[in-house]
Amino acid sequence: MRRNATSLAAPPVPSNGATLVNVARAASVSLATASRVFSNPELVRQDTAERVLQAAGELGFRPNLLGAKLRAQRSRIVGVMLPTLENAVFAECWHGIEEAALAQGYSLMLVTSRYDPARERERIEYLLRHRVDGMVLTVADAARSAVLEQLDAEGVPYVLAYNQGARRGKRYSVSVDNRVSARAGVERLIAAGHRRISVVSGAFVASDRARLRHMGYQDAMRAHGLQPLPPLSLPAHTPTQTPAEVERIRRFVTAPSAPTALFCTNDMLAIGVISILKRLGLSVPGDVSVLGYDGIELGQLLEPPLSTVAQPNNEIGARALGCLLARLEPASARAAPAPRMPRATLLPHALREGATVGPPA
Amino acid sequence: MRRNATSLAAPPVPSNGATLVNVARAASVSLATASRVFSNPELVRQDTAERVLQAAGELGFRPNLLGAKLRAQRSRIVGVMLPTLENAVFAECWHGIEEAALAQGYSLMLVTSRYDPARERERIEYLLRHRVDGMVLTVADAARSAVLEQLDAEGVPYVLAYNQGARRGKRYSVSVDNRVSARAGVERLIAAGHRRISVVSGAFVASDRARLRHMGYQDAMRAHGLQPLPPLSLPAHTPTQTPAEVERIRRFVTAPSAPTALFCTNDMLAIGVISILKRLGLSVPGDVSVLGYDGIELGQLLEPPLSTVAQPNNEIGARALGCLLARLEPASARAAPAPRMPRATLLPHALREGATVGPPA
DNA sequence: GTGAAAGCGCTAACAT
DNA sequence: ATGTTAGCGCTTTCAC
Repeated sequence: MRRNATSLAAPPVPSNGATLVNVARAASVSLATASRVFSNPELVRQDTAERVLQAAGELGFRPNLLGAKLRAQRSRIVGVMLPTLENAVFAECWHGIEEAALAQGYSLMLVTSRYDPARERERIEYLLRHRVDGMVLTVADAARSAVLEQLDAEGVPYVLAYNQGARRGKRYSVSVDNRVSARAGVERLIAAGHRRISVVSGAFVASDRARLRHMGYQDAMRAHGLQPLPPLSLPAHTPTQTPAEVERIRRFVTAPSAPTALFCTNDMLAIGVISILKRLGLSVPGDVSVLGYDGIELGQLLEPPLSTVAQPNNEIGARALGCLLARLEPASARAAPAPRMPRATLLPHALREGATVGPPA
Repeated sequence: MRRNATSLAAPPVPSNGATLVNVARAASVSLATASRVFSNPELVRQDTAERVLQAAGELGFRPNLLGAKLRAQRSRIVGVMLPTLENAVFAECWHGIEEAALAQGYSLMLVTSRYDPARERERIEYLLRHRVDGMVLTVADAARSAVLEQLDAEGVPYVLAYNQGARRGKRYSVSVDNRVSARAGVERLIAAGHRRISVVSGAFVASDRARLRHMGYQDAMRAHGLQPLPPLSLPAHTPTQTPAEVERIRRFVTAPSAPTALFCTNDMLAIGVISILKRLGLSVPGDVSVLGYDGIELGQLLEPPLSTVAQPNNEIGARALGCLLARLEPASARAAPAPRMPRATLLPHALREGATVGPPA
């Protein structure tokens, strides 16, 4: 309900009456024709269209998408659920999603889950009530996610972002190969001369990606005849710099045969760990090397720039949306029924050199 | 249009038919009564409500908000336009907005403008077509913003976040006092012994906040009998670490009577500048002190932790939403017509000590 | 406390 | 190429 302007002389005031019916009336055409001018312009003659457009302009007509979406029985809204935007990985991903949706004429509805299952349920329900046609989402652990099972049961189309499709290959997903890319990262560490390398992970049990990256680490170690070391598992995704946590890290890196390199399962973690190491009087990469994972832009702003396994975050978002739309609109110009569109899209990762990795002390 | 589950035994499958009419039918009440159970439960007798609720449960009813919003003539959707989420300030602000909206039963629609006027126009139009009841937004420069003028002319309720309400006090806004808080920050620098202090700003002309913060800097300098120095104005909001830019900064901080302290108009800028200084072989705060502005969480993760003028970002978002809702729902339990609700809400800032500020070299 | 009826603004058959 | 006619699913007077 728009209030009228306080009688300013702005001609096209889209106050109440500017509906399609009135536009049609003003242009002396039927409601249907007026509608077509906006949705299927090719079905209406040039000059008729112009009359309608002009009437629309004079009345300050602005289509009411609520009406359109309700009637059309498909909202062209995509729901997006991300853990948080305060980790730049997901902010970058949103960027890609928004761009792609804009280009395709889809609307978006964003919610954040904070990795909280109860909140996930609530936020998914919210999206569903808004009648989203499908969703793009990242969950903590796809294999044991209640919401994904619910969506599967209800037949809601969705595409996972970052979570690598598992579930007997029955789920659509867009990600990098977490295991292989992590292995590549750790091999970079090994190539630099490190033998004692440890994983640092936040909220280990909760994240399927963290686990896959850990497996990649083990692959690398074993392939090079090295002994995988027990990981340091921090409670949060971002280090809380409490004295207790700092102390844990101190012990971890100063023990008799402490690791000379740390592979952090995400960049925020790596950044926090590097700071703590510095506070402990250790130099990075002088005393300890640190490798991150994610490739957030911020990493390159730091000094030394963060060495990391970079994911194409924008593209993950854009591709996830694209993949979803392809599912929602099967009839897009191809005659072939697209027999087996690959369900898990794996995008290439990149090793970003940075300067937090050096030879062992 | 939800597809049916592939015949899994999930009882409440919200397939097509689960509409309010059918719920009403199943509970042997009228459509009106069924509706009231969900929107005005106090108008319906206890046992009737229970019958309806049970029927709803059995049918797997999920209200279609599109229908509700269309009919109600108020969408209870708030549009949010932020410059980008890749700067954590705005991600944190979104956090506050989402929390507040969830608590109040409002829906949200997010768009990012990337500080691009053309995109701003387009994204605002998108929000308007979705019939948002109002908006929370941050623009580059409120005083010369085309979209704000448009919104004013159309009478769309909105509340600015971060932008300090100007326009003869006619606009609602939630922010800190940019000028006063900047002055306080610079006075902290002066108290540390600095005399030659410069402002570093990104995209100066484009940001009203950057200008206000610069004025606060001038206030502080003059109040202490110091000569304001010409600012270093970088092209982007985030430093692009091109050789040319690095060189500019090098000259700036190594000139004959170069500043001993730098006041950056936002934290991302400060972080980037600190990195560049380090690369130039300068120590922070040993050789140069750096003070940021924004108070993003990330700043405290760094080593040394960023000294900064902190804004309550979550709260700015939450309060902006609250302020908007107060405008949208004037009849909230108070008899008084709220004669002059303050239009510009100023929240307190805080000086975060950090460790990037020290005595001059 | 409950019901009947009238749309919100739009799209999509189906006619012509 | 254009018009006619039904609704999409819901809220909301207005009666009873």
